[in-house]
Amino acid sequence: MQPPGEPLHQRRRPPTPRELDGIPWLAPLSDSERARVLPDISAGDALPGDHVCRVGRPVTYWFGVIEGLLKMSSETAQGQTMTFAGLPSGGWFGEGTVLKREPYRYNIQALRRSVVAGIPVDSFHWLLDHSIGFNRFVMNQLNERLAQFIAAREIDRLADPDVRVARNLAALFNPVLYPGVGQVLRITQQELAYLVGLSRQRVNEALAALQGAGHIRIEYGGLRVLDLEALRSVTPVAHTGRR
DNA sequence: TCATTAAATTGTT
DNA sequence: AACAATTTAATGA
Repeated sequence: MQPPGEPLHQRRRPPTPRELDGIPWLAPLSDSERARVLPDISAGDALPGDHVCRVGRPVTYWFGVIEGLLKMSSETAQGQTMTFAGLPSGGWFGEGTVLKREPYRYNIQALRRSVVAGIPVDSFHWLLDHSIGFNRFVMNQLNERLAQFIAAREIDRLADPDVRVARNLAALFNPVLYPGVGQVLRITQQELAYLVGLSRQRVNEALAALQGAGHIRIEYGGLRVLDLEALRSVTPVAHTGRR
């Protein structure tokens, strides 16, 4: 359950230069294109539990994470929340909905205090119409996300918790979708547990196993990836001490 | 800058 | 779910 009735932090402000550096699609733009959209970019703070988008709301912005961690989720008819993906620093999302100018199809809410940036739908479309670099970025993004969601289907069918944690982590460290993450991901074991859909205890066990295998290093309040490729290819092991 | 205290996070049962 | 141990952040001399 989320803390109820959190007011939406809709107060938006111009982004700081430091925050602009964290926006990956500004680099491939030409100088004139960048100058055109720069004034349209806004930023805002989201507190834990705050909604960045809600299902059914009209599309206003194309959003991205500057700093922090968001989760993408949806609710079943029975009111059960199911989480699809975590969105760490550098992640931009909702292209599909913005492209079609449809209402949001997912809820996006902050797992912890985060800085969220956005550009208005019209600016997004202007970039699509005028910038080849931007089109490349979006196409690349869509392609990576498709791969990610197909991989997510596999993950959900894997029962083994260690494997699920490993694959989910690998997805969060995706350098194409989340260039802001780098080698160290700031995420608590509790947050990861929400994301993967396991208890914190089980996630703690799984992380210990992954660290033992030399794939990650557990740090206070975060994780360091030592071998991303190995994380992706972790396979179920019967850790019942049988051989 | 250091010492103290509170808060957050982790490790274990 | 509860608890102890550890790490970080905040505070004030």
